[in-house]
Amino acid sequence: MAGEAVLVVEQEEPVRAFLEQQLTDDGFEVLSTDAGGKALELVESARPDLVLLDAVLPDSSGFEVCSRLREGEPGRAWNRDVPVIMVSARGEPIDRLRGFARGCDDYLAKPFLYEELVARMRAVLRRAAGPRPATLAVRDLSIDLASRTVRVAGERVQLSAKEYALLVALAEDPERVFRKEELLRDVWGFRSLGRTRTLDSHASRLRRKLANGSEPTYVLNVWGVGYRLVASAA
Amino acid sequence: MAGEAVLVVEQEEPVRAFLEQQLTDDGFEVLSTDAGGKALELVESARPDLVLLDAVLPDSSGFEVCSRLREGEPGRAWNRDVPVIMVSARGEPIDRLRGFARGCDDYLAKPFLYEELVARMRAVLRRAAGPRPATLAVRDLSIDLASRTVRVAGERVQLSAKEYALLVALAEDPERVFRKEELLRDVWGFRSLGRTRTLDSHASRLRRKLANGSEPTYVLNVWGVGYRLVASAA
DNA sequence: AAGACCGTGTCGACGCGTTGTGACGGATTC
DNA sequence: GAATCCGTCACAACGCGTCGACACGGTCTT
Repeated sequence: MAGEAVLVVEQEEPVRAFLEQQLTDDGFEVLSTDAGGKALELVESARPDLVLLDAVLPDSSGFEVCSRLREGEPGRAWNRDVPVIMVSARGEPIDRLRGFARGCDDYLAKPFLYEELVARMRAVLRRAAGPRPATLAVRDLSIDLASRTVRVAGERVQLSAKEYALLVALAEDPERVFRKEELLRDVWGFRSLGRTRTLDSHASRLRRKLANGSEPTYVLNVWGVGYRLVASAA
Repeated sequence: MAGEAVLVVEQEEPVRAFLEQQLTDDGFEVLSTDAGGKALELVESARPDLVLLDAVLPDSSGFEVCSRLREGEPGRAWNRDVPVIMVSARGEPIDRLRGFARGCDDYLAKPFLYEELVARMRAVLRRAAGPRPATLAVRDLSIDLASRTVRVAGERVQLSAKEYALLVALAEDPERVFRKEELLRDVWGFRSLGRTRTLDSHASRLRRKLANGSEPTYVLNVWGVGYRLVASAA
């Protein structure tokens, strides 16, 4: 109840301590270790909701741990399903991670912004909460998650990365009103809403791109609160 | 809510006085003591909604008090469930493990920012209160909290941010009379009611928007006190 | 390697809904 | 009947969202 359980696998002690502290503050139950072998055991015994896995570990690489988790040893079904976020070695470009990492749910390059980490953790946890459908659909709008394709009335719409992320965030719960802080956090990884017009700008662009003829708009503002995606046909 | 009841257990008299004053201003019902033994009795007799527990006490440590609460003596079921926030000694680093092992719900290191304390108290109380229902309903009135949609007899009503906040505040406990100061504090964040007609104005607007035909009104004034939402069908 | 191109974040002008206030009259209490 | 308190209205100021313009930086082309 007191937040999701996170297993932090991280060799560098200061980083580990920092993460334990911060994540606990943010309401997570934190469990940690510095070695890959222990990590595998802990995943089985403690059943965390999420694993935060550093690429560099003393006994084996994080990539290997991830693979082992995904293989799933007999009688260890949990392993195969637990979401994993990998963290690259300091200074390593994120592309290398992409190449090596197989089966992890997200990656992050060190040094990372803590806020961004939390945002990604939340995103991954939300996704893992239920088997996510392959496509989201609202009225004439359909989003294919695998190919990141968006269509309005069958017509393909080209969206930028942020526009897409924003749309998916909204579409994951149509009609629900998302506060601006929420969206900023989920899509941009910001902690607080400064005097930024970024979100408004992207909302505006997204709205225009989705506008199809004289339909009522998809992206709707809720005055003084945030935005929502309109699902009602009328 | 008439404010939740908080038990402040704190040895240092100035700190205790300050907390009593501030928390009362912020709408909490405050009860306080300086010793661990009395604290245990008070939890049982007064049944506070939250315990604010200093680590340093004259007769026993706060950690011990927390443990005793969690053990739960026979016939003292309340103890086990009441949320506890521990406050560490001045300058002491927070010993999270020690505290969480004893079953406290959150932590704070002295010296702390008062605002942070309140934020954490609210967070813990919210958690303890359990998940909020997705919708509130009174007679023909229904409020969908996620989409911030308000309907009267199925008909959608457009409300502004403040009107909505006011309605939700009232609807969280229908029939209960909310004093004007309470509403101003909950909805506007003011601490005291000056000579403001703001609340009356909004109540009026809200009343009109909710008026549906010749039904008895939803928003009712209680002379000299405040407002309430009428739930009785007649 | 230089240039074109796209994505992104910021700024500012503009317009509109919202919000707080004071006035006035009616209601309520003592 | 006097003193409050309340309901409602109109209005002005403000806050907020919109959207075009622009600058910066990264990527792809040639």
